[in-house]
Amino acid sequence: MHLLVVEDDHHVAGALTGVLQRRHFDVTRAATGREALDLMDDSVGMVLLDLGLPDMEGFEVCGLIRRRFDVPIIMITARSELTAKIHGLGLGADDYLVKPFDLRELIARIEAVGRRARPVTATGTDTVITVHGVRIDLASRKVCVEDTPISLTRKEFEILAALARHPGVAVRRERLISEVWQTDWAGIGRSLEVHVASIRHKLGVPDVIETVRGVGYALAVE
Amino acid sequence: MHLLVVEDDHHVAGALTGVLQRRHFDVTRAATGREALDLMDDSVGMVLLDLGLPDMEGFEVCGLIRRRFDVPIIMITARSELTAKIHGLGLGADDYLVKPFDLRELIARIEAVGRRARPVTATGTDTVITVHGVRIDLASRKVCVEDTPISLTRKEFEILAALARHPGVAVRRERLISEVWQTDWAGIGRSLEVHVASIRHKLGVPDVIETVRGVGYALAVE
DNA sequence: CGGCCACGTGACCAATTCGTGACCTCAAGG
DNA sequence: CCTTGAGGTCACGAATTGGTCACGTGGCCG
Repeated sequence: MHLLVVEDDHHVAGALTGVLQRRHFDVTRAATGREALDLMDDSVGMVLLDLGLPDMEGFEVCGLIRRRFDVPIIMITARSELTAKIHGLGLGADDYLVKPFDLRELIARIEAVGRRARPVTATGTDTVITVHGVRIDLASRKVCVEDTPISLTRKEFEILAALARHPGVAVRRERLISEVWQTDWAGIGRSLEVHVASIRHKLGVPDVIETVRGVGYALAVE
Repeated sequence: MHLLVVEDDHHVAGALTGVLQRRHFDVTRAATGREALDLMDDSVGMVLLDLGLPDMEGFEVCGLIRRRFDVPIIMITARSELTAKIHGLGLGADDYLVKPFDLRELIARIEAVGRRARPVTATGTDTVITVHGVRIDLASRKVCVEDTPISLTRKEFEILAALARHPGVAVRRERLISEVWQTDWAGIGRSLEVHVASIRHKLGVPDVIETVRGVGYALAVE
């Protein structure tokens, strides 16, 4: 499991990193919200997010990460303000801790959150997804069908990648739109369908992307 | 909002009652698990449950209440054992507090739980429920009967999912309607029954959805 | 400049999916 | 038994929703 620890206090960050590494977690540290966003990628399996960040409001970071990645987030805060906590949960944090906290509790929560998150841990560290003879490499942005490379446009790849991050899971329209177009405005005409059609056509293999009526699309699993 | 406070310590119970009543909550007190179950009825909108009860184990009470009523439960415990907390959430508690707690925090959580009562998995962390050979995957929105996939429409799936989140619990009509149709307007003609009929027919297996006369529907448990 | 490519848009179509109201069934209570 | 009301069933028209097409725009490059 790859953890991203976002914490500006070096002492705290160091302590956390130590404890977590001893627990065999793979830890990456970020000191600012900006840095956190830069370091985020599909390999990160969970985020520990300190709300007291210097450059960006913690909630903002949470929102930005959530908008782009489907990753569990545990908020850590020195503030005991209740409104903050609630806001946190409302924004999509999966759990939160108030400093000072018991490290054992942290571990327990990480494991609890991890357990109740998607069982896609198999693909959590893996950036290559293969389905129905279609190989999707999220890192190098390459797609192959039966070892013959397929060239996809940017939007096409983004859509496919968004689906590939959760194989078999129906990704709702709005979510796809927000991930690919970086906007919450859903009024994107028939653009999504057109691109999906294009992907299907290029891949040749039908049913790799299956449409879930009334919801969105899903990457087929065998 | 009608609250049921289950707490054996009279001092604590008194304090809670006072604070909550000042907040315009309607409060009923119960000192034992037995009493709590006797006092439960449909008017209760939320339960505050102390785990350190004299006659019954708190978790047991939680389970019994959950089996019969679809109501949010906030657990209160003097034990700081983490396993207990996790167990609590897994059992269907919507939140929990550790004594001693800040009363303002209690209020905040009550309001938070009430507000979010609808959307997500209240029954725990599993996204796959299996009953009578019917497998319901909430994440991928797939339903199978004996491993043969069944295609449900959106409304059908939403209804089944709403039931599946509380297996064995009778979910009342209004609640189903509010969850599936996102409205509190109950005047939905015979639409609900029609969809339920459709689900039953598609699943083939009878009695997976059992109707609870005068209340609503429930997912059968074996 | 002119062609190519990626993308957005809106019209149009076919297929589902929903909602509705009439009518039927059945269990509980008098 | 009979009444009653909640729940079940059915069929059909209306509303959604996704797929496809054709076209327009703007960037990029020879």
